[in-house]
Amino acid sequence: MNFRHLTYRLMQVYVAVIRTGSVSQAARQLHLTQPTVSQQLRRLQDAVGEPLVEMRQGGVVPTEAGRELYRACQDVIGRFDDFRDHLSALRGGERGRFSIALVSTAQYVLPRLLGPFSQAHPQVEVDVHIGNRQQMLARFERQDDDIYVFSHPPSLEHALAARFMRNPLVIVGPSGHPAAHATAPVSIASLLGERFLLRESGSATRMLFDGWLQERGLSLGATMHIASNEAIRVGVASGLGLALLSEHVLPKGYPGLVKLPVEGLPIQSHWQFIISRERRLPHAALSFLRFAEQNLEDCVEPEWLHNDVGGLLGQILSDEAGN
Amino acid sequence: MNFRHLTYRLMQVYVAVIRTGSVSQAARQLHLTQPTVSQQLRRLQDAVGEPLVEMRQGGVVPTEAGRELYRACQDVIGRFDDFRDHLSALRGGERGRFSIALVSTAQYVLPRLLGPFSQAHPQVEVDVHIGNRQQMLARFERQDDDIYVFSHPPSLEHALAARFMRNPLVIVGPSGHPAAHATAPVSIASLLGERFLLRESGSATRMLFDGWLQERGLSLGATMHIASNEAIRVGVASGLGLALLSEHVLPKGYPGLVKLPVEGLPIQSHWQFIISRERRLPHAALSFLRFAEQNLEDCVEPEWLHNDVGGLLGQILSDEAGN
DNA sequence: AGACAGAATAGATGATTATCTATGCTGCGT
DNA sequence: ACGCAGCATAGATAATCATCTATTCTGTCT
Repeated sequence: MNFRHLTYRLMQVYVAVIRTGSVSQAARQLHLTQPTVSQQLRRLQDAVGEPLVEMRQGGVVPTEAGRELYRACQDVIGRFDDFRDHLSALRGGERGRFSIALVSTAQYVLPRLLGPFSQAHPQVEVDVHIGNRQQMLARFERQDDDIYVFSHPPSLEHALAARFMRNPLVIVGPSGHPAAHATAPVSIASLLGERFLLRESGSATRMLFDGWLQERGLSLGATMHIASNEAIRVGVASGLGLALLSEHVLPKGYPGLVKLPVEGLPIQSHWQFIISRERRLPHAALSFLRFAEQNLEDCVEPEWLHNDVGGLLGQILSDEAGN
Repeated sequence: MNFRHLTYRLMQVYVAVIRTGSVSQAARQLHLTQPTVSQQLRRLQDAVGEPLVEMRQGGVVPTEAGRELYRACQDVIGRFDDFRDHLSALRGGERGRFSIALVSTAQYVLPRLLGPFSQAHPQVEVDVHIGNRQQMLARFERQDDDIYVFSHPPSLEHALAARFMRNPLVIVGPSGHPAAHATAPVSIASLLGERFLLRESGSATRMLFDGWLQERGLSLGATMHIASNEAIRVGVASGLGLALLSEHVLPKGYPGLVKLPVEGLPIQSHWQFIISRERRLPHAALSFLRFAEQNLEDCVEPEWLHNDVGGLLGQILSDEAGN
């Protein structure tokens, strides 16, 4: 009773034989010759160690064991058909799972895409990982996730990127701040005397700000490090100092906070999807990117719209083709 | 997505890989080398047309498609295990089906064995075919059934036989018949003046009777052919004539019928099981024969007991061994 | 008895599988 | 930087499989 070499094919053949009740007919049906089928049947019989059919009335009828095997084969073939279905669903990106990792600032913007996507693809499970830039970089190194969202991406050596949304950085102050009501934009230099509340030095916002100031030959004066955007907002509102923040993180009309009109601002950065070239994207992840490309217009305000995802998809597909 | 060559073995290997989460460990578990398993895995991957695993943290973790395949493999392997179980039940003769054909006279005696057997093996289906000798011979020629019960067997050229019960043939007459109360057995010659009611000329009883008379240089006088034993009983009771009948078909105390004490009677014939040498017996049929051998004592009255079934079983087994 | 259809057997062959050994590559821990 | 554990690749080989064609056997129909 050695099933080792029992193949799907063999089962197909056997099922055909029992169905048609004839070796020759099965052969015709399967576009094989009669001896071929005879031999397969015999091989199966040997494997099972039991006669499966008897010749009767111009054909072949199963023994009890044969009937039992027939049932088993049907079940197994059915199971594989199921699997095939699942597989094609997976391939189509309708089912399955993928993971996406966000640097924490992005958690305010990504749900706009993920929400509708989940709605449209209820069978896809998404694992979202949120953390600070450090943590995300570590995950990226290890390639723990399928898609990463950064605004200031790490090396793109082995990765592809696509901007999908503008992320303007502005300086905010308490609502009573004098510059808030200036008739013309004020210069940044005029603000550097004040204290700035900043995220930790690894953060992208911080790096961009430093770079931007350096370009102008300036640097920060008094600073204060605060670990979360939330805390910074509160701090600014209560007069602790100024801060450079993504416009997204200050919903319009946030009480006690105001955007200061500063020359040269906003700094234009972008949210982008980053994916590894090495890693083969799950179909579900691809499906998400396709969805993003198509539906971005409906999910974000027009002033923040910036859709490069199409290019990314093109690159992925050509990568796949020539792998 | 070509599953043709997907074997049971391949699934076993795959399952081991996913279970252990490691190619090498799976290899050890299966007593294979690591490259072997690697290659099988790759083959499977090619067949499915989709990556199934990714390397991670010193091992291998399934992709979504891999997980799906894993489930499928488990189900399939489980289904085969079931089949194996069924098969061994079949082999043990606990389950399954066989058919047995009786010449109609035997229908009075066989239930004594079949009843208890079915009791003991409720999972075995038995098809019982009953008919006259002609019909049974035709079935025997075509080998329609697994076991035949004859009292006067046809050629044993390609068959094996075992007596399992005595079948004494006696002459019966109406209860008022003079010979019934004779002090000593009467001679058959003295009865031949009377009319005899007989079964059709092909019947075994008839053949035996003719032979028996011939041995003694005698032959029948007036006869009357009647198609059923039942009708013969009625006829004899109502004084139409005498008859040679199996003792079994006249239950003790059958009203109006009496066994006549005749010299040289009863003719000793036997019920026997006949099976073909060509045909492989279903396990269930074997199981029935074994049952018969063991339980005959409990199923028939001691005076009719005659158990040669053991010898038959021996022959079958040695036939099987050297086929 | 002969024709015919269906099944088995035999023999051939190219493809594929199932294994191995030896070797190369890679990431992780010290 | 080294070594180890784990995976992949390459090359070899015997077994097996999947097919075919040609032929034989067997039972059924005419």
